[in-house]
Amino acid sequence: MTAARLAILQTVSGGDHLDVEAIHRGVCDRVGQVSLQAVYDSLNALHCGGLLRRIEPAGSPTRYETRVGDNHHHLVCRTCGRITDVDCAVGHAPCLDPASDAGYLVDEADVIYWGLCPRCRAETGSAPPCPARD
Amino acid sequence: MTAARLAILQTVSGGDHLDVEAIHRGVCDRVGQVSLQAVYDSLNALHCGGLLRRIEPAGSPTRYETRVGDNHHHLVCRTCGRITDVDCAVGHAPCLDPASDAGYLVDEADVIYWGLCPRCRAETGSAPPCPARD
DNA sequence: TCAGCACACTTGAATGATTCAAGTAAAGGA
DNA sequence: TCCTTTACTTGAATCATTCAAGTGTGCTGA
Repeated sequence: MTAARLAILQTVSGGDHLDVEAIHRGVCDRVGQVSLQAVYDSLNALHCGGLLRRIEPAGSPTRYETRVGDNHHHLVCRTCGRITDVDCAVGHAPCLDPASDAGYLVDEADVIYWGLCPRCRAETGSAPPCPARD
Repeated sequence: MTAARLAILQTVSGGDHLDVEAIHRGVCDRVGQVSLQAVYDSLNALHCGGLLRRIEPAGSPTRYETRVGDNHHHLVCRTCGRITDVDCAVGHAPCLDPASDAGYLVDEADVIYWGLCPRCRAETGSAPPCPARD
């Protein structure tokens, strides 16, 4: 664990679902110039090591957060991309029980609620860009 | 609705969570040469019109399916990328009720179960590439 | 009949997050 | 001291997707 990686952890835990670019900026602020590739590399290592959780909502760059292991989910705004944590509706981790697992060995459930955040609701009058129905 | 778009619908409904490239091939088989951009364009239109559902698992290209409106979810294999449908664990559509919606206007819930499909389980001995824990 | 227009489609180029490749430097172990 | 591993650097490549600009076709209203 190097200074750069510590700075990544600090930046991520101090931010709110940051993307790689934002993390990179934060790390540079803390410890001086660090290459973007080092950030990618370290984020991967930290993620595989279970220290960071990776969030990849469709159509937007990867984001990271330090809240791991508590099986919470995410609200994503279709308009501004803002991400908000929500606790698991089922109640306890892990909610890894699909109705039928079809023989799969399930190790993670990714739940994303798509919608409009309060701010965008007020601004756009409750009309998401492309009304995806599901 | 043109021949090309009809061919897209037929290809997607006859396939299994196809990606854009596969759909493009299928459409060309049915109605002759069609540009990739036309396929992208039409897929977008069909998706916005509610005729196709879009699935975008992290780290793999967008896929489409014709099963819309029944709020089912997906099992995705970490190793081979195979996608399998699962019915909603909650039971009835829409399972759009996060524990707290934080003021969001939620219109869709995307649930992806990550794991190993039966085939990859047998081959790799139940070891996903990067053991993401959650 | 014809201008105007919307729309599906074409070709070609651009974007942008991410990954790959190859090399350097520092730390740790034998 | 040598060797190996690991973190990091610079630079280039990849690839799905989108943007831009132009072409042809069919419909509508005058």
